[in-house]
Amino acid sequence: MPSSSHQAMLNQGLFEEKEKLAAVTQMGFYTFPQNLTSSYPPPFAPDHALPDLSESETLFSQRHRVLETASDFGGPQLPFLHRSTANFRPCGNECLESKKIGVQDHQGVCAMKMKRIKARRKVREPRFCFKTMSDVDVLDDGYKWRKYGQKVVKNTQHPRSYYRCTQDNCGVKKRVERLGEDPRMVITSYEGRHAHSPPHHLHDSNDSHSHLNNFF
DNA sequence: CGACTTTGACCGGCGC
DNA sequence: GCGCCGGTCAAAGTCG
Repeated sequence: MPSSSHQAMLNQGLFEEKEKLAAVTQMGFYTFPQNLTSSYPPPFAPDHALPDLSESETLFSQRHRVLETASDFGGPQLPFLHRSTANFRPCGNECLESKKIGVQDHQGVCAMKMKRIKARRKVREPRFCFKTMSDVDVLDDGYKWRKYGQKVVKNTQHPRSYYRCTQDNCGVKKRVERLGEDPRMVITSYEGRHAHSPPHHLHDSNDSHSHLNNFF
């Protein structure tokens, strides 16, 4: 949990984010790579144009300046990501010393751990990535998230954070990480589809939405 | 005291 | 088969 000073910083970041968004919408400035626009609907397109998008992604794109998008179900991908069979993986040039995990003593834990294996084995949900410019890591998309992990992945300078929707029976996850080449850029990846409505909305979200609707 | 974050440990998948 | 790596778990810590 952030301290009061940290919270103030976060609030400041949110404020700046809103300011940026306002500037973006008022100026009509928006960047979207041609290689993506040519083959994929813009991020503010109607929901039906994005067949597997959850509502959070739509809300997210309504509220934040989405610079690039990528999907894991046939759409284009971010230039700095390539697809493996299960996951997006970063492929930057930087080398980051990865933590070496020593040989662990598995005696006495195997039986217990085996129970987890089945639960962990799962079918991959469709994914969708947003690239935004923001001072804050976790951008408000209308849903409430609980952090369940953080990892420094290889070839990245910033840790990747893992979040899960706090709603019961909602298995939607998202990953947040900053771009090594440009720390101002935040990569947010959603996995799955919400089985519920957003618990809350920002009071100014309608304003932002209307701005964007006017723009598009 | 409940909700949430942090962080080390552990696992499966993949490449070699 | 082995080692690396990303993803997840869960205990401990923190906060309101």
